Amino acid sequence: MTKKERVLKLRELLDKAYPDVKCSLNYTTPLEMLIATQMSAQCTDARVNIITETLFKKYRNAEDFANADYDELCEDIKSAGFYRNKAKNIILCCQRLIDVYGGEVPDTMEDLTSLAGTGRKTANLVLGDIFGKPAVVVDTHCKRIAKRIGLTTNDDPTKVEMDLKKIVPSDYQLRMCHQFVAHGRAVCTARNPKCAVCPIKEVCKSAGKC
DNA sequence: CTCCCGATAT
DNA sequence: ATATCAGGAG
Repeated sequence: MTKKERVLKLRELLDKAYPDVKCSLNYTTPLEMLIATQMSAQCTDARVNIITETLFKKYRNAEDFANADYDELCEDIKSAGFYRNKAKNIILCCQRLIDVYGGEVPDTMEDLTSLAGTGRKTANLVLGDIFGKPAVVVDTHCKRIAKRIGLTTNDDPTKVEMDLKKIVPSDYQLRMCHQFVAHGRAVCTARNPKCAVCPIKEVCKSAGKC
């Protein structure tokens, strides 16, 4: 089986196992999605959702975040971890949104990654989920699973992204990444993956070997 | 490559 | 006790 044939089979199996995937972060605007995603670094989405439930009532737009008091914002998001970096980045990011983008979230990779705290993973998620563009979102789950399945041998997230872009149809890329996250949480966990009950084990090079 | 960092599962 | 959680910056 070629890589593309395996991707086709993979898609069939993932669609059956995870038919209703979506971003598990709660948000109501593009800005909220951007901020929530920035905060989700090395932190569970469930924790971010607890924080943002009150955070987004206190700070309602880019201007509110841009004018936020640093120490106060630190306290507001402390439980997310890396809170000093994240608070600083949120403020800098929103100041640039105000100064350069009229307070709106831009829709290109170049513009998004020019914002503080916004790398390719966050940018791709915004491009895909907010603007409906093709996007390969390489987070910890996507990287781990792509490697285990055998779709890449690279460890660098940008290289993994390029590998997946080559072999996955553009209209399926974002959906597959969401499915990888769901699969990574429920079955293909970092420690002790449940290969015995894995719905995609027939296309996985590492089945039973992790 | 290292640092940032609290919360949770194992 | 330790690994891991939808990463990014210096």
